[in-house]
Amino acid sequence: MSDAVDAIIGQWTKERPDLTEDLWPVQVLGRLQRLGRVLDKEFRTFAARRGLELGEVDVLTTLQRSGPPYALPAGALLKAAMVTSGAITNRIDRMEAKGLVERVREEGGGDRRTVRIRLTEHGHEVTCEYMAAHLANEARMLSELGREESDRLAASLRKLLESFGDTSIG
Amino acid sequence: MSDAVDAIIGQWTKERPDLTEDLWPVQVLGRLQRLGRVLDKEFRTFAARRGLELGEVDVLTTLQRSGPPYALPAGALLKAAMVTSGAITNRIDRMEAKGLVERVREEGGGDRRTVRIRLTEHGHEVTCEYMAAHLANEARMLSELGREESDRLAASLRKLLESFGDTSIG
DNA sequence: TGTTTTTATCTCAACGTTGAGATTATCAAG
DNA sequence: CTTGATAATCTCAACGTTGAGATAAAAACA
Repeated sequence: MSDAVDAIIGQWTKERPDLTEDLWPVQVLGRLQRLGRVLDKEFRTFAARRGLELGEVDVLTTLQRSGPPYALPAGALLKAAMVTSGAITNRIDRMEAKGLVERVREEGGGDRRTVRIRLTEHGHEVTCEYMAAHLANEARMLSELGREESDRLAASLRKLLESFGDTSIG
Repeated sequence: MSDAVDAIIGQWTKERPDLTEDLWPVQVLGRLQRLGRVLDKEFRTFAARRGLELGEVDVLTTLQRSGPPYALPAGALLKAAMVTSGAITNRIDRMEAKGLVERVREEGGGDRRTVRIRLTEHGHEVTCEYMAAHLANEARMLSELGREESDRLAASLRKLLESFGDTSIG
């Protein structure tokens, strides 16, 4: 049983034996980095087959899971997506052109700086269909790992995320 | 104990109770996706502070760990980095301008299509310094997780990578 | 009230990657 | 020794993100 990261660590051990004792974090972080790439590619392809950008899916699902009225200020989307403001503006522009979301400015006495991004009827339907397919795909991806090991793995990953300060959405 | 992914799952459970049973993969894949982002940002910043692009570090370390003569064909770098050919060409261009690597064409009877990318003396030094600092940083990042749990975590991650077909470098 | 600071979003040029196509070289078959 | 297919690299336009700055509104303070 050996993956790409084992091979990488083996190469380092041979090339720099003096670092052998310091290589253990690579077992985790190297794999996380690599898994990040693999998942990103997988999800991107999955989304593209349905005519969506990965960043767009991000916005759609964030709005959907926020519950009625399926609208959030741009700033909230920005934080949830962990991207910069320019990226969110561009995404909204594209998605508005596709009819997936619409910009809604506060009427009356509200804060007129904030722009609420609201899921359209069409966007809502697209998101529902997408989520069903996406969850099925995710279950398939983890089929070899099994439910029990997935739970244990999730616990360690949470611990790691927490230690990185990723403690909540807000 | 609750992280951003717990919050996300909680939102979905409330908004779409019918999907509750199907949300378990998100515990793993959602966190992996998120960790990918976090690590990418962390490593990118770390590299930037030392005047390097993350993709450039990728090339440097791949060459270094390949051992003497610290030279690989462009295609090998391409696969190791999991990027397209255009990206590698650009990286090599930049790094050649910085004096980190040099393009070496096969002399004599070799395959004249292949271009070997070789670490320069300067590139070699930069890589050595970088690796030492990088490994120290990685150890720090995992300090809260501990060695033992890191090993268990690594085992599950390897299983996952293998099930995704990421079995070796070549 | 007027001034300053902070907050929310948008603008835009620079940057790196993608992905298709071009180029050049090797290999296999006739 | 051609012909055709495969392989390695480079070219280049399109794309999404970044990050600094602009704009405008709200809040804090004098």
